[in-house]
Amino acid sequence: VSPGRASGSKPPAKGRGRAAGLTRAAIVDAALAVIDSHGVEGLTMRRLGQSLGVDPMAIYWHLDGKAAVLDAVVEQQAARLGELGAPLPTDPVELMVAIGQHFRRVLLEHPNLAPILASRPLPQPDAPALVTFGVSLLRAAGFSDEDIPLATGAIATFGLGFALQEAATAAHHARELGPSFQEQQESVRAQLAASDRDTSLEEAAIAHRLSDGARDAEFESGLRAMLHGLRIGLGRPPTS
Amino acid sequence: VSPGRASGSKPPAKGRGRAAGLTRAAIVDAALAVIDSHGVEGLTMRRLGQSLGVDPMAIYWHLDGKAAVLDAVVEQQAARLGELGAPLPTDPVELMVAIGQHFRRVLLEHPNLAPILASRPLPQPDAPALVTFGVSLLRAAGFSDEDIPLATGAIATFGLGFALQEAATAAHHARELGPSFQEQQESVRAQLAASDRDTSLEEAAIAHRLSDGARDAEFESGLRAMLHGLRIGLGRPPTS
DNA sequence: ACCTGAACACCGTTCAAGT
DNA sequence: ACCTGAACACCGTTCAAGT
Repeated sequence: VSPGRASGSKPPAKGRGRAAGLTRAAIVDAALAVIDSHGVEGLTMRRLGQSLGVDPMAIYWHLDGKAAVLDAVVEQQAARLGELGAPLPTDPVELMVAIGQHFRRVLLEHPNLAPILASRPLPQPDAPALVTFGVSLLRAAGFSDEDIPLATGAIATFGLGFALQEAATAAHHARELGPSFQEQQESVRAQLAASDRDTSLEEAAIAHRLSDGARDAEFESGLRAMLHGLRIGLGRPPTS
Repeated sequence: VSPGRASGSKPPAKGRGRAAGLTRAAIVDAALAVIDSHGVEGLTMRRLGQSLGVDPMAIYWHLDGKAAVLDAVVEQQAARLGELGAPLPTDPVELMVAIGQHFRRVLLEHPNLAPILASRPLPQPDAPALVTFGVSLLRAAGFSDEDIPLATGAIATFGLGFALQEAATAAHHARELGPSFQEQQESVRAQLAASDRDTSLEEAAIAHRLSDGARDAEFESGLRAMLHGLRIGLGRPPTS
C-alpha cells in the first residue's frame, strides 16, 4: 500500500526521550479534540495537520486517510464502553441500570462522536460474551425465557437511543443555530402562563427539563421502569 | 438580500400549464431523494442541480443556499410528525404508544434525515399545545402529578431515541462498510453455538433480532412497559 | 424574473521530492 | 523512515452576464 505502511507493524519506536515527532496516538487525540470543537464534519485533514503543527500530508504516513483517522478515534472510544467503574450493584436490574448509565456517560462525553459510536456494531470478538452476559442478567432478574429475546433488543436500543437523542440535541444547540435551549423553553413556558387555564403542571414539566440532573433522573427512572415493566409483563398489549 | 429574493413572497406562479421551470417544491423533493440515496453529506448543490437538470446556481434564486435547502426539507418532514392516522385508541397509554409508533414511522421513512429531524426543537407555535396534550394524556392515564414532569421528558427522549438509534444503524449498514447486519449476527450465533454450554437462549435472542417486525415489537412493548412502569412507580430506586 | 458560467477559497488524496 | 508541497478533482458560494 503506497510507500508508507499506514496500517500494521510498529509505529516509530523512538529510542530517545526527545520530541518524538508525529505518532498515531497523537493524531487520534488531536482528531478527537477537533471533533469535539468542530463536529465530525469539521474534522479536516488540513485542520488536523494545523492542530498538530505539521503538514496535513504527514498524517497519511501514519494512518490511511481521513476514514482511517475516524475509525481509530471511534475504536478508542468504543474500548471505553467496556470499562465499568468499580462499585457495581448486585441486584440484576440495578446492575443493568448502572451499565446503561455508564454507556450514556461515555457517549455524552463526546456528543459529536456519539452518533457514529452508537451506530457501529460491537467489535466482533466481544459480541458473544456480551450477549451471554445480557441474557444471564435478565434471567437473574426474573425474566421468563420467552420474554428474554425481545427484552435484550428493547433494552439495548432504548438505552443507546436515549443517549443518542441527548447527544444530537446537545450537538444541535452547540452549533448555536437559533435561540438557546433555555430561551426556547422559557418562551414556551411564558406562552403557557399567559393562558386562562391552569397550566401549573405544564410549567412544572418545563421547569423540570431545565433543572440540573433532569436528564440523569429521566434516564435512570425510565430505564428502570421499562426493565421492571417488561419483567412483569406490562409490555404485552391489552386484551380488550 | 442579493439580486433574487430566495425567502418570502411568491415563487413563480406560472400562468400556463406548460413546463413550469424550477420550483421550490421540486428542489425540496429532489433534495430529499438525494439525501435518501447519498446521505446528508452526499447532498451537494452540484448533484442536486444535476438531478433537477439545471445549473447548480439556479437553485440559489429559489433558496438561500445549501443550509436553506436542508432546512426546507426538514421543515417538510417535521410537518408530517403531526399528521396522525385516523383510528386512534381511546386508552391513554395505548394512544401514547400509537403516537410513538407514528413518530418512529416518519423518522424511519428517511433514515438519513432522522438525526437532523430528531434534534431540531419543535416548531415554536406548536410547542405549548403539545406539552398540554402530553400532560393531559399522562393525567388521564393515571399518573400522579408529581411523576408527570419527569415522565414527559423520559417518554419523549426514549421514544425519539429508539427510532434515532434504529435509523443510525440502518444508515451505517446502508453504506455497506464491512459485513452486513445479517452476516454479523449469524457469525455471533455460530460462535455461541460452538460453545460447550447451553446457549439456546442467546441464539433465540439473535434469531429474534433477525426476524421481521422484531424492532416493531421491541418498540411497542418497551414503550408500553415503560409507561405502565412509570405510572405505578417502578422507576423509583429500590429502598435497600 | 429566472438561469448560466467563470471564478475563488475550500476539501481529500496522489505522487514526486526532500531529509 | 518520515515529512513536505505541488497538483487534481471535488465542494459551496459570489458575481457578472445572459435571456
